[in-house]
Amino acid sequence: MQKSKSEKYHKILNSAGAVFAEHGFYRATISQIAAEAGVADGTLYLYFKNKDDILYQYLSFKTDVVFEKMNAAVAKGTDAESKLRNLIRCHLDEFQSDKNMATIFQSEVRYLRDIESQVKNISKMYLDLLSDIIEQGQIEGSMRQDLFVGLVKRFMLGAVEGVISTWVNAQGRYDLGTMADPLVDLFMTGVREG
Amino acid sequence: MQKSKSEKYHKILNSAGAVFAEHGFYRATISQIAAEAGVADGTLYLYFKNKDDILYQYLSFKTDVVFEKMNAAVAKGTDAESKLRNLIRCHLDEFQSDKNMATIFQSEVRYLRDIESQVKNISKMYLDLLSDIIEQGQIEGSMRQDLFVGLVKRFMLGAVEGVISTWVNAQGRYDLGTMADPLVDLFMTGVREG
DNA sequence: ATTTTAAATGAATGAATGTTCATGGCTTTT
DNA sequence: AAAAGCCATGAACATTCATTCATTTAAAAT
Repeated sequence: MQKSKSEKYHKILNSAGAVFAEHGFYRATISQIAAEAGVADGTLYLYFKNKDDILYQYLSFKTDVVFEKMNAAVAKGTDAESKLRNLIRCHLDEFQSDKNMATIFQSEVRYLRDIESQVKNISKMYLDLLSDIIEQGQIEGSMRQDLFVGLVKRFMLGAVEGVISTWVNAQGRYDLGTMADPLVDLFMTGVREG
Repeated sequence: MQKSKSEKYHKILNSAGAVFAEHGFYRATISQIAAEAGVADGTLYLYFKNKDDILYQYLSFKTDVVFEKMNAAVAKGTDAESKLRNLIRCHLDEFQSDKNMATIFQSEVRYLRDIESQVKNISKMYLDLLSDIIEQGQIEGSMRQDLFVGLVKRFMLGAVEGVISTWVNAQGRYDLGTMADPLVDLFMTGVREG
């Protein structure tokens, strides 16, 4: 198993993403991934320890990339509401632009749980971003003081994930990005009239 | 495979629920389920067609029970807000009282998708309940007219699932039911001050 | 008591597939 | 051009498990 992140390493990772997204981790076979990448079965073991390790590396890589972008998006905002808006737009855009990743994050919940202690957990980081934003909003006075932050942040992440999940199930046929503003609007104002 | 829903049939179903929840569908073995139920491996095949069928029947059964209760809960409400409150309280209470079910519904997303065309889909039914409630709210004038119902219902289900998911991950150590009112409050009023 | 029927068993089977490794080719070095 | 080093190959191996079925046990019918 070599260390350098060669072109073939990334080719295999992407192929694995495609196969995992289509069949799910357990149904996906090494042979399918190898075929998709255009290499022999044994070649995978030059780059990865085993099948688990392929998923693990895939998630690590994607998590790093996405989380860096989310941080940057939040940093671009000033007040809490604009930060929230940037974060959610980034989230939706990133998942829209990588449907395999979106599918895997959504579908392999069970497996993600099993390895979340090893992998930097994207949910955890995301929830922390939300905590900061909500607390800032409370300090600014733009958000209510009586919010239970632990519930609000979970509620927001769940809502966004639910919207993404529907989009994945609909084969990604409509535009996710346009949901960002209506979503933030719901978070801020709720559904009540007046 | 016999048809009548004998006591042993339900014993096996419950055991399967426990094993699936603990290990996930793919890692769970027939032998584990059989041992948990106190029968021989072969006995499972007198009651179920195969391993897939066990999960399928488990979900069918649970879905029927839960959905009936949710319908009843909604029917007890009068205005849209009280219906919403009853639905979400019922949802949280039911999942809290059956943690295996909650875990399976949450963890086996991938598999559920594969069989959702066969099984009455609980998400679909739930979303329809929400649609009705939101539309009633708009007619009553208690909810805004400019809501995109397709988004709002998805947003609400996602938020509730997110809260349940956190609870499952926390090994069910706190009380889920108390989250119902704060959640509905967030849906109705949002986080904005004033 | 004997036969018939049904239910349950669990060891044996076979298919699926993750992983290994002896072999072969290609490139670089001497 | 011979040798050495590196990658890649894919058939063979080993393991895991869902599923089967010949046999046993228990119950019911005669």
